[in-house]
Amino acid sequence: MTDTASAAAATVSKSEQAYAAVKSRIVDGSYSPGYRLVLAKIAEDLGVSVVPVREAIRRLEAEGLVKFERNIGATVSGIDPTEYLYTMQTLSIVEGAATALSAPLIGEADVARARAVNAEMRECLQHFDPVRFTRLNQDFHSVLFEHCPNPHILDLVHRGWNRLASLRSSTFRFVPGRAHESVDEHEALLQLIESGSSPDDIEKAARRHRSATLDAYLAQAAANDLPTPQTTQQ
Amino acid sequence: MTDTASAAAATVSKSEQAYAAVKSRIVDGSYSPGYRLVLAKIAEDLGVSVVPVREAIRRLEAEGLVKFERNIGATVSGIDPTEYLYTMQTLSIVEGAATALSAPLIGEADVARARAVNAEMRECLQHFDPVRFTRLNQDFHSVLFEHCPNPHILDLVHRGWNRLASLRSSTFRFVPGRAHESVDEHEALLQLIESGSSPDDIEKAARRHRSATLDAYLAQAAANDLPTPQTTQQ
DNA sequence: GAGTACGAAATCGTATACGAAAACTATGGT
DNA sequence: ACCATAGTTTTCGTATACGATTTCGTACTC
Repeated sequence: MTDTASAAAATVSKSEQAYAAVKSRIVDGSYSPGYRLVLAKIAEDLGVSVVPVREAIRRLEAEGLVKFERNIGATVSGIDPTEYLYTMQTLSIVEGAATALSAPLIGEADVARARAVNAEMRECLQHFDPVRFTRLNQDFHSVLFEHCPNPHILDLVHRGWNRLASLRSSTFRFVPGRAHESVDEHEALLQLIESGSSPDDIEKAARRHRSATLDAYLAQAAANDLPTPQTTQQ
Repeated sequence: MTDTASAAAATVSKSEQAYAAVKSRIVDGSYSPGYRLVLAKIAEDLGVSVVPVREAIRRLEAEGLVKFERNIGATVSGIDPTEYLYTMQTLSIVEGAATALSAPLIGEADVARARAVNAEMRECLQHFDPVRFTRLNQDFHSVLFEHCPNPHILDLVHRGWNRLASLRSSTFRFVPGRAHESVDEHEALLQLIESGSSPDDIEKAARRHRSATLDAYLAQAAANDLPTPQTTQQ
């Protein structure tokens, strides 16, 4: 997120470097779910000792990106259907709130930018480009919640997105129809914001936008006989 | 939270012990906001080395209980008005959601227990016992959200409460009228749950319950000329 | 007398080292 | 051929050690 990479490395602790390095590898998919994170190995790769690496990994654990078991080690955490449900449900709530809180601060330029992004997303649907679609999707939503005045909520939203990042484009692949609906809902959201709708309505719409993705996934999972967790009403 | 103290200490890592020890001291007030957490000193007190202590402190930092500055050290984080707003707003959202998700799972016994607690809270108002009042308040709300089927949301709620724990009973003291309103709202919440109201209504009520506390505090703060952060609509 | 510069003490950040636990492998028995 | 067991290897958990950075106190200068 905030990473000026090599520059100003002197003022950045090694623990911080390790954190950024491992995190980006997880989020960008270089380390995929289940990948075994061996402290000594990572330490050597990064040219630091194990202590800062360990610290970095524990931080990532706190964010849910890594699973750390005592005396066993760390692995990049995958998302099983239950976890997916928990994460999406939580994200639906905090993202809805973040969007509602942001709405009054979203200007015309922001809306225009979001529209442009959404138009590109439509193109991706034609050319079937899931990777790009997913990145644009994140861009779109960033516009919606980046002005959120409450940093705690914003942080929770970012964590949720990071958590989902390892599933990159899977929704698009698993639930083809959903992507089309999604861009339509984006447009509807923008209109709600433009028209100065109540925060409450915006929150509901933003929530439903995500819940719908979850529901589509669950339906698909049920059809494919994947284990679905106990249903919880939203 | 889950701490069987001395028993089974062998299976618990020192880092874990340190985490639990420092956390409880912060939450119970032994270490008050601003207290300087010197790694070496804590390590000696606990009879471990600095490495696990450092790890514990960083975990607490991730939860917002501790502020850690590079090359300077760790202090128990206080809550200034802005932070208080952020925390309460976030809590209002996640707690509202947690309560709504729990509601269908709350049984008669739970409601009865909550009523008993609330009755005790009324007594505390008469005898002016803020400490006890605050503890009972937590008990009351625990009944409401402890059945939340989404552990991620539940965890966020717990973090919020911990974060507020250092302000123990301050609301009661600062905004006297609020405590009376609070117990009334508790009763109203229970009735909503008993009557099987929609999750949406329960969520709204739970949210407003907390927002009202925040608003009361902000009004008080404004009257006393405390610095109030930019107002954000909820 | 106040402000600045220098030095000592305290504290942090990280490397290294070693004991402990788990995972793996090979060997022997049924 | 398969399972159990003992030994080996890997990897973690934590103690200790030391260089780096900050803070505090003191002395010196204007």
